[in-house]
Amino acid sequence: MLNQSLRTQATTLKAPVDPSTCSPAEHFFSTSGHAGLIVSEFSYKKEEEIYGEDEPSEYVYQVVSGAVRSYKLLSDGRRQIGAFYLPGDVFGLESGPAHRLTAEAIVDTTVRLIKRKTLEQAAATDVVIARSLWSMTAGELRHAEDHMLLLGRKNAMERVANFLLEMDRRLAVAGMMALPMCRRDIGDYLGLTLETVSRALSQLQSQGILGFSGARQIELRNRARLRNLDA
Amino acid sequence: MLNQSLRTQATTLKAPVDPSTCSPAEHFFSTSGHAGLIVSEFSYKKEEEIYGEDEPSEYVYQVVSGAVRSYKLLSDGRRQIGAFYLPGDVFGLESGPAHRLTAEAIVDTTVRLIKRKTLEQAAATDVVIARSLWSMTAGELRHAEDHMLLLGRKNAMERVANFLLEMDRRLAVAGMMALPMCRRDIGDYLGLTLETVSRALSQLQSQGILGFSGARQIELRNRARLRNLDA
DNA sequence: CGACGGATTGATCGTGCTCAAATCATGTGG
DNA sequence: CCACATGATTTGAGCACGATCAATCCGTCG
Repeated sequence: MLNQSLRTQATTLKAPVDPSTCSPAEHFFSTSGHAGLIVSEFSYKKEEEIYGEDEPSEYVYQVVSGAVRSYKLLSDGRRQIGAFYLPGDVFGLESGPAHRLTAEAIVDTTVRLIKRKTLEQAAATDVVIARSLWSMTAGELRHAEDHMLLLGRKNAMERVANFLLEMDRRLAVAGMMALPMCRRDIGDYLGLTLETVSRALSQLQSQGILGFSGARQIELRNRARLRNLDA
Repeated sequence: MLNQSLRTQATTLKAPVDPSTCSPAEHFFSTSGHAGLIVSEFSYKKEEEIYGEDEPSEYVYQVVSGAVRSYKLLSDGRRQIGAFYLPGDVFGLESGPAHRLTAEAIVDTTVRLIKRKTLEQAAATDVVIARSLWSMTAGELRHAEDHMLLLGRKNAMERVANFLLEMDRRLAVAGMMALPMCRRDIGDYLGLTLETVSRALSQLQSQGILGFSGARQIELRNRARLRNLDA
């Protein structure tokens, strides 16, 4: 399955560099990364599964273009999205043997990937790599801790305001955001229904806090008021 | 402040052992742990703060006896407890410079502690220690991911059933659990009010699924039915 | 242009919250 | 040892927020 849409040759990256100048996410994937890590590129179509919950974790991924959702399901279909991954983000990194959430491409998506085993071996000799693995997992934990507070204690408007500010920070270009995900995805990320998300967005528009140009093209017009709404 | 109730002399642990026979939590604290890690013991009174959100993280802790809650607060006092730590559990481990939640003793509590700097230095030369730091953080992340699903998508009875099964697994002795935390703590962990928690427990009692001997002494009488209630 | 999926909006419902009171458990001082 | 105070827990009544069900509306792509 992996070979079906393999786009580029596997590449061995060799240029040495001072690791302190790289963010953790860049340590493994950037062309200025560590010695000898084999990186390939791969593409997934919209809605395609990248890996499933409880599947053995064979690769670590970095989004090149597109967007990914990572989620857990209950037996009756209720879904909780734990995180969205956008260009530059690393995902699928596990300390244990298996993935604990499912990852799917939200839109057509290209990723870079490294074999987990390669990374583990590198970490066994290079403490800088070992430290990076830890700090990336710690970064995911920090996000999860913030998100637990949101899911457990914030009301609908606070959740939506928080979401908009997060996406603004992560994917705003020229003051505009182009959301890759639908209202249902947003709801499943925020622990709300898609209707509640839609109503909150409409209300924010009517208050002049944001403007639409198409349902997924949003311009924040008043970040200060939005920050007030986010508890 | 730390010196006020220091109970035991600092101890240097030296006995070498095969690390694969230790759980990650034991690597640093057990007497059969790694060479040269300085461990001290310390006690906190009921309700005492162990560290605060955004404080520099100086120590890593292991509960010896008692119980700890770790939480985030919103400005208006809403609280989300991210985790309870019970005897044997390690907490306060950060990859970054500061704690991201507050930790408090729920009851009188004794902990062992290791200087974070010591651990970092050990990790810089010992890949087994480095790996343990990562896998403990990954363990917290796993718990947070499960808890996001609970907070975002489960109803009140499912949350309470999940809580009971978790506590049963972690602190049941002879089929009974002695909960160290009050109903408000349980509510703030589950994203519910204390009244909703109380009502759910009463309902489980009336169905014969559990029995009380005092509000915090609970015996699970039908774990299978409880598992069914937990989505 | 038509069809389809996504988004918005409306109306009603229900779960869990709020406010309130009663009950129980625990510890303290006389 | 008992009386009392205090905090924790339970239970009740009513309410509100977000969910559900349903009907358009809109944008995109064939």
